[in-house]
Amino acid sequence: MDPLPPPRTGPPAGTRERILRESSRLFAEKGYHGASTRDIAAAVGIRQPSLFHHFPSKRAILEKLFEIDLAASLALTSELADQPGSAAVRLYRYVHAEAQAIVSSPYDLTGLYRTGVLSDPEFAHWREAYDATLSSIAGIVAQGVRQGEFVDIDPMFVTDSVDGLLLHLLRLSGGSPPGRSTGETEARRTADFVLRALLRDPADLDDVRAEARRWAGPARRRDVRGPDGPDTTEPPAASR
Amino acid sequence: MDPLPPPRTGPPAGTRERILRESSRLFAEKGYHGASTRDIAAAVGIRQPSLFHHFPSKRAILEKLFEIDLAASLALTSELADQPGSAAVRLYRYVHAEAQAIVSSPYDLTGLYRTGVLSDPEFAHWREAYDATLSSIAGIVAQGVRQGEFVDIDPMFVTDSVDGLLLHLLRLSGGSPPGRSTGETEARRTADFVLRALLRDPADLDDVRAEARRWAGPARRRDVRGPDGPDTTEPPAASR
DNA sequence: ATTATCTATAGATCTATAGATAATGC
DNA sequence: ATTATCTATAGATCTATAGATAATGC
Repeated sequence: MDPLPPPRTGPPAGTRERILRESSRLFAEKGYHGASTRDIAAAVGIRQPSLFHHFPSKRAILEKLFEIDLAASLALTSELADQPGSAAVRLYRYVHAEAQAIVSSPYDLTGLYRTGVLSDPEFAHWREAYDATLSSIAGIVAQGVRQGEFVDIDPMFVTDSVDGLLLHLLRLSGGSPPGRSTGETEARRTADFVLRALLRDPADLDDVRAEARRWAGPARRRDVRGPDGPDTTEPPAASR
Repeated sequence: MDPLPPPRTGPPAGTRERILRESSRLFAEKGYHGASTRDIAAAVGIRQPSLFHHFPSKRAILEKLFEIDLAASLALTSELADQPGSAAVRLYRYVHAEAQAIVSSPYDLTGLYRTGVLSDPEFAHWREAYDATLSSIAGIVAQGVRQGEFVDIDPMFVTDSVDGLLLHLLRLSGGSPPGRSTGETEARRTADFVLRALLRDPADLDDVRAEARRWAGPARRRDVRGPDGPDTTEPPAASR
């Protein structure tokens, strides 16, 4: 039998939030199928069936995590798509904002993309949302290539590479302890790395970074991932 | 009940090999735990218990796939570590050779790294082999930074980024249909992308690429992954 | 009265074993 | 005689439900 959890004393205090965090951690560590509801409950400190008071199914936990991650991404890319500015500046802002969001998230969302659940037909709407952000990036890169700001390079290749870099960053920094640094260093490194590989004249990088920062005030990715912010349960508009 | 598999007629013809390929595909698609032995058997066209005639356990299939993937990687990095040459040329060769091996592999090895099985204690020796190749890369980058060939950048950051790019390439090109192109384009694009981001003077890239090619003859990664090559079952020397 | 937890358990998997049967190689 | 498959099934899990019990808010 399982060891007894510590006896309940005070108020429950955010069990639902702890379920999300421990689930994200365990999905990342063992994969969605590899992490059982018993594992999750043990990590939270409750009995396995108690999970189902907070979520109707294991799948619903994953669904919620997707929503948290992708809703913010979608908002950011659609915002960038509408704005003017050189391709380099817009791409810098995108990569920087995504990287920043990743390293400052209290959840370890690696598992969402590592387990391949995205290819499951039941998650097709998240797959579409994900693809939409990718093609938005490809559009920005294509513009930069056309205008000669970037070297001659396949925009899809760049998009995939950026995706790979961000997913890897997610993997490395998964579930940053809340209250740590904002991850500004990592975000800047990642954006610098990408732009240096793309710019026809890498000496422009300093200017691009500076201009991206000027724009950054109004459009910085809204922090929907705060430790215990209001629980926006609605799915993102783009996917339904 | 399961639909009956097509009746056996001719000789068995490489069931073990087909198990490896279908397993790699399914591990990539659903994760290690998400792909059941029944799924694998169905994909191969045999009954579930027949798998155990070829492998003692499901885990042994994963083990073999790790071996196929990491043994070649290890051979390549240890070889590069011993050779002279500028950091840029050696890094170019490494990235190019790894990318080439990835896109031309008949297996889709994504699942090995996506499911997080590597963090399982039972796979610690593969984790070590993997980490060894990473620190070998970090050493090359550090040399390039010291000698002023690369921009001033954190070698671990670069190593992680290269790792992310290669894993993503694995993900995208997983299980290339045998007999397709050698993936020269993708390999070159990836190596170019990394070096352009690193070189203090990106105009050197053409020279670096050319010199990497001159060295490439003797040290090109040996193709242990041929469709039906001799079955080297021993684990790599470095891990035992 | 409502909310959050618990114990007990049903029903569906999933991995692996046992032993029978067919095909292949001498 | 050996190799590869099959059917049948044991035993371990895993998700989710039912219903009891405790804590909290009015």
